[in-house]
Amino acid sequence: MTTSRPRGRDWRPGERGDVLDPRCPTRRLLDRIGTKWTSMVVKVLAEEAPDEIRFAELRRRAPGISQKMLSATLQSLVRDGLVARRVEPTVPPAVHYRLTPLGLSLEGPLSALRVWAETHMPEIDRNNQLADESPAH
Amino acid sequence: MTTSRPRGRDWRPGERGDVLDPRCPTRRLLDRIGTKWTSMVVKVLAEEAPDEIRFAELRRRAPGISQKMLSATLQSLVRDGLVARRVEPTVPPAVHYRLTPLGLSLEGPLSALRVWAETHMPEIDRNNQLADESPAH
DNA sequence: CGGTATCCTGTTCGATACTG
DNA sequence: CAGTATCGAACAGGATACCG
Repeated sequence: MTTSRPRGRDWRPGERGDVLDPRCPTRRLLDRIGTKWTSMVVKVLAEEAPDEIRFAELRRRAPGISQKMLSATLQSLVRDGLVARRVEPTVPPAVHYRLTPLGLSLEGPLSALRVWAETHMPEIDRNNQLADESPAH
Repeated sequence: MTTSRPRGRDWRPGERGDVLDPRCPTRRLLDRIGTKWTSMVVKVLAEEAPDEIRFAELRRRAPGISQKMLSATLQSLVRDGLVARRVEPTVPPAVHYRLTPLGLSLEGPLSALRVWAETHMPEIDRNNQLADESPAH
């Protein structure tokens, strides 16, 4: 994905790459959930729901994610209003995350996609292997 | 999305960026439908179904796509077995595309995602505007 | 008509180091 | 504990030109 949505605060609609914007909502949603860790983070959050979960625990549940990427992913989700962030002002601070109602509402379509993926990705993999074996000939 | 799946034929499982592979099927599916033009191409194909559609017509229906990207997107979909390609050996050649049954089966989950996006992206946009207005304070 | 090949820019993301 | 800052590598995808 190039020209994906800028996550920084210096974005204004009409600035760059959106000559053919407003892009369709689906495309823009995919820009969000299509980033490397977002779907996994949302899934962990959803499985934990309606309980809160802390940063470190979340990290443990998303094996392979770096601190930086978990932080960035969560900030993006919070900014979108899909995730709520609550800070307990202790020292050291304890930060809790959970899906908002909006975030939870995404779980339906998203889990449908998960089911499809689990069901059909093996077939897609087989198709790719076949394509490799007969190199267009 | 970085480290997205290599589309070329020189890929072997275990080669690069997949230290934490096998990645979950959902992530791998999103690598596919999350690329810039795939969801739009699939949508056009689905709306055209069960009829075939030609390259140029497809291009007209996906405003903004370049020849290169349409070609690449279709090749990827064909390789995955989501789209079938049929060449009429005339001169100049006429090439027709259509969703396979597998591709059609993806339409369910995908259109659920479209409905969610159309319903809720405005709210996400509002949330982002709010985040911009109160700069974390 | 339906593609390839090449060049180039922006973006994503991993690694690493530092902080309140 | 829960981040932020910085660097570098890899890649997606736009522009353009050419081809059977």
